[in-house]
Amino acid sequence: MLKRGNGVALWRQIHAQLEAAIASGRFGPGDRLPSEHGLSVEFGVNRHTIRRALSVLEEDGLIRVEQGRGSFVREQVVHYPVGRRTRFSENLSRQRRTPGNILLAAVDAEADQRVAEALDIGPGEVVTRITSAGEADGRRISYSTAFFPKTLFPGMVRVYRELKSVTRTLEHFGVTDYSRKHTRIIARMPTGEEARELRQPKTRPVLVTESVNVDESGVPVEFGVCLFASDWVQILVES
Amino acid sequence: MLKRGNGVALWRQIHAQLEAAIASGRFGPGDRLPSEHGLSVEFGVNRHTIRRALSVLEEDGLIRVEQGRGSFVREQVVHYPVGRRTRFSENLSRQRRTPGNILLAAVDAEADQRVAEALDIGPGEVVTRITSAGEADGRRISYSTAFFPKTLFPGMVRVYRELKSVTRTLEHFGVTDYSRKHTRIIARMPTGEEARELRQPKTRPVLVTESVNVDESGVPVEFGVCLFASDWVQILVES
DNA sequence: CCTCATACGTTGTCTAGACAACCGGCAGCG
DNA sequence: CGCTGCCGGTTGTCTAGACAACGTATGAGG
Repeated sequence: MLKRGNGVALWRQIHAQLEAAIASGRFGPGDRLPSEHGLSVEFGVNRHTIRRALSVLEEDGLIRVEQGRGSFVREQVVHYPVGRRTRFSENLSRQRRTPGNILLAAVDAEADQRVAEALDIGPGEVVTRITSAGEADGRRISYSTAFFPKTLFPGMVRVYRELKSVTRTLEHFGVTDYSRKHTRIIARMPTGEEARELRQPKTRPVLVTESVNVDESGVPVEFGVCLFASDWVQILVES
Repeated sequence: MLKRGNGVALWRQIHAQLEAAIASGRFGPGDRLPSEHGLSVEFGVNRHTIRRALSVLEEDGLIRVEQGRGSFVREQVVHYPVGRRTRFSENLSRQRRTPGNILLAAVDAEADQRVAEALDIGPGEVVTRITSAGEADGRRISYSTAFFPKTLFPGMVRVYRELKSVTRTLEHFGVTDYSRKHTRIIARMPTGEEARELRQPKTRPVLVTESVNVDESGVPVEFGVCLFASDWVQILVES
């Protein structure tokens, strides 16, 4: 099973074997792996050596470790290392019309520096903040926050809760059409909360888009920040 | 200094203190931190506890650990956690004209499935592959590979080595103008080699763009894959 | 039947010590 | 002068054991 003193660390060999076991389906999605103690007996090594291997598997996004319960094979994870992301493409021009939208929060708040700048309003002015998650085929793929100036859309929260659509809500306020001014795209690691909302490990990166939408006369009506699970989403820019 | 039994793990406290020490400049870029043994004496904990803190600092991209030498504060790292990325914007339409271009390799090779599909040629046809790195202000920011069909540009390697520019090389072959058909953008973790070329830690994500350029009549002339150090680059899509 | 406390199994943290692998410098040798 | 081998210092790996923190099932008591 394991070879000692051949230049390959034991934890690396264990990591490779568990990875293969998961890829082969011996441990299926959601299954619990043997406990650290059990694995240490099975492989004939110390528990700490097992822990090293498991912690890298967790970084890889292959398993999820829960204190007091055990280690579980992550659901909906394509076998490492190829094909992690689907060929699902988000067309930027339709970005906000995500099927399977889940409203997480809709409240009024004061605009901070960044939001005020994007919406071209004074800092501290009141904006409506709508946070929602997007799904495709039941898979959580996006987690977005949008800001709207309250002076333009008073009482937006109530309207939105009823209409459940940004487009229809803006129409209700007389904005029949709006267009995207620009989109900034960055990649970074998610915070704990973001990873939780996207149902992904903290160690996988996210794609973040920051965009500003303007109405027909060029007035900013929406500033949105959208996080995408990078393993499942790619952004396609058509020219 | 450290508080025991207050619910915050010792390694977390040590991590925070070292992080603060680096941010404050007490340890400047390139400086060597005290050895693990030295830190364990200083903090009054076991060496393994120090190692836990250091390993997370390395994941954060704040330090670089070298066996047999020590731990060093990474150069050109903006203080964690804000402002990791510059406000340098890559305009997609001018993406290939990077100032400070470094030619890494220019060879002929056979097109694999993906390249052949993008260039609309048969798999196995010969293509010219040019790998280069881009810098801005001396900071490595991109690492790109471009593919050109050899049937359209025979002897391209020699011409490119002389002209040192994709645009001028294509001009030499009669392609006076070309445009971008589309750009795919994904985020992922870099391989060891990619991280090395981008002078960044393996634990920071990269932005990857895949793009196809076509000539005036719509024939694909270039397929490019470009990696960006996500801590320093954001992509701006103008509408 | 429901509730609460306890016991047990699990992962998280910390300590202690050992040896391997690697790096850099230095002494000795050709 | 250059090369080699050795040595001390550093990080990497592995073992052994202890206790804390957390979750769940079980059983006693209401």
